[in-house]
Amino acid sequence: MLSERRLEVLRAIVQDYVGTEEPVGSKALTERHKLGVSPATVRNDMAALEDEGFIAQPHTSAGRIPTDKGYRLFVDKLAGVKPLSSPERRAIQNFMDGAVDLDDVVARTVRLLAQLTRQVAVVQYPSLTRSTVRHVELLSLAPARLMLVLITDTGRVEQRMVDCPAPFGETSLADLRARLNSRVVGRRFTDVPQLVQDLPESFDKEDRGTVSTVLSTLLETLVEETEERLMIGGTANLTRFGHDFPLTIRPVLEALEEQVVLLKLLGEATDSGMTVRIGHENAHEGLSSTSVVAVGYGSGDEAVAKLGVVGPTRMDYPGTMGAVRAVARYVGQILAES
Amino acid sequence: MLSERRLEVLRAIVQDYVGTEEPVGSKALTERHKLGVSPATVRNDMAALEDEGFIAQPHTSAGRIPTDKGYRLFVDKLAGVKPLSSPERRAIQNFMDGAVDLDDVVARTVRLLAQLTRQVAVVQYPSLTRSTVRHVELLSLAPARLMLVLITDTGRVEQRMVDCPAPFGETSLADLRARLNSRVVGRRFTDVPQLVQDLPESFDKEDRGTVSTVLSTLLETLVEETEERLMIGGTANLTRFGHDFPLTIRPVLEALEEQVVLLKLLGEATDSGMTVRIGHENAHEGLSSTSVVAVGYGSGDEAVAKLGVVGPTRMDYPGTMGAVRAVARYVGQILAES
DNA sequence: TGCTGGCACTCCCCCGCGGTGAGTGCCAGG
DNA sequence: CCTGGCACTCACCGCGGGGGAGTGCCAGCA
Repeated sequence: MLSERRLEVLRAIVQDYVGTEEPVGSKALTERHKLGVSPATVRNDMAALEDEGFIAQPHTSAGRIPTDKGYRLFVDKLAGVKPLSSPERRAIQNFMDGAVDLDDVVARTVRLLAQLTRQVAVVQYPSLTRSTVRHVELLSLAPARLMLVLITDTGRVEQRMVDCPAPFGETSLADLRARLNSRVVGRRFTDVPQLVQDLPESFDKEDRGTVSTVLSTLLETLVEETEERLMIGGTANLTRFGHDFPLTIRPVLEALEEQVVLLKLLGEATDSGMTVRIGHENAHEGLSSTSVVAVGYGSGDEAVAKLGVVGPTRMDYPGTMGAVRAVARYVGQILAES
Repeated sequence: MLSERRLEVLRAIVQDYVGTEEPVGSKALTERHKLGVSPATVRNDMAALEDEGFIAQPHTSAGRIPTDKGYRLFVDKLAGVKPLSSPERRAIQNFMDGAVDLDDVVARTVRLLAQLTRQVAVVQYPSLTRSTVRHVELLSLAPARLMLVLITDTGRVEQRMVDCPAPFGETSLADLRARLNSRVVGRRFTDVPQLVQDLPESFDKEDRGTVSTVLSTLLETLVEETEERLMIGGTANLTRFGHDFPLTIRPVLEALEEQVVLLKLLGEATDSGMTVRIGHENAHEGLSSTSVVAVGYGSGDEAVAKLGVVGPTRMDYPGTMGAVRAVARYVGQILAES
């Protein structure tokens, strides 16, 4: 068990190291923080903390730096979430107002997050899985070619081409459009399959093939697009990483280009609370010296997607968490309005 | 005027430097290339080339490296466009086939280009300005709220919310939809404004306000979206830049996040031929040590958008140009098919 | 006139050197 | 259990000397 003071020492080490980016020694600690004890005492505490694996020294007879485990303890027990200053809050509001498009909202969110945290920002587009259908549109492009357009309540639009097995008349098209919409508008995506299951039966024989094709395309769209799109930004902030550049930055850039990896990263935050993954806690190898702070956001009480930032394990956790949380709230608000 | 052999020397210098990334000296040159003259002669030639500003030495008594002007001459006069090997061609085909979506096509193109050139790839979405309207759809979301969906012949979809000044009935809506489409489908965006100019007049008084609002939203969409979207990839390749990292890579990453900058970069290639901007020829300061190879692509004979790569001035120009050109052709082909 | 070999010179790069200082572990005393 | 003192470790820095690649120039030769 760690005494109160030792936790205090750990907190001081984390704070100093995050600020200076240099291993912190016992003497410097007692000077910068009022711990009320001598360097020698701090040294003993440090030895204990090192035994427990919370801190480490890069080289013998150098200062200490926090380990992943140390950061974890810091985040869990020692650090709060630092609320944003009111100028910052105002900046968010100014920046997000004036967004028109869904694309625009996401783009602005990314820029904002990157700017506030000075790290790499990742924003997932509002999910289709949990959203509902606002409208399904069918357009005839050629006698046997349709376009299917799906509009979600989050403002997202997906389109697909449909090649019909047989020509499909305008009246049949209007019919299908109407029946389809009356069944699925306002419903959740997950409910759609059973809602349209019996639809082909109510059509003329020659049209059934086309109706089935359209439906299966629709269902495909729902499933496929569960692989969400996302947007990233602020990669230039990676240059603040450390001095041993190429080795650190390369795998991170690579990971950032793998949508799958990023989605997994955000996805691990299953609950609606904030998730912090530190260093090796990230499954992906290239991100073993980075931390991910993610949180869900949504238009209602329910999260429809995630957003977060990726930065060095040595980051200002309270500040970052505050910014991430604040931005998520604002985006949710904006989505609810539209 | 430069003699034939001096040009040959320049070519050799460029090729060696691109390969080794190290200043190249007279002796090494004569060993690696069969110039048929002695190092001393090459030295004289080098001195001449340096006087003319084609090459420079980083430090006194070091080898020479090409200047921007040297690369320019190399690209203009000395280098051809290296065609891809047939395995590479096959790889392109394999990679691009199976793209369904327009998004998918663009995404695959980016990955492909980045992989082939081992540089940063930039692909602009097919332009709206030169495309034609495939369909305009109007959906009623609420009594006084519409959604406008614009579908282009390149498969792009844009949607906008429209708040109506007055409720708008379903019959009026169908009417407007029909008339709008009969006028604009198949027409170029630039022609749309005059084609719909007199449309409000033919509607009942109470509907005119709404019709006007819808039309102005449509026109806005056409104009606004002339600011094209684009996609980038392969940023991890930036790590191969040089050893003096942070200074070089940071401004590049920053520039890459500025859509405006990138669009300008690609946009400078006004003609349909390939454009190569070398080093300081790029207006943007942060890109003064990078070169941009860009080319237009399109579904028909006309270019509808641009794509290209951004890499160090020290790049394999013939190979890069070959890859860029080949990819552009394939993408054009694929767009034409859909 | 233009090419060549030779020669002296210039610097960058690498490596090994010792001094400095921050930091540590340990110990004895309060 | 905390503290001051002490010896030790080791990364960092600046210095200096070889080694080597490359250059410029010059005199000789076709």
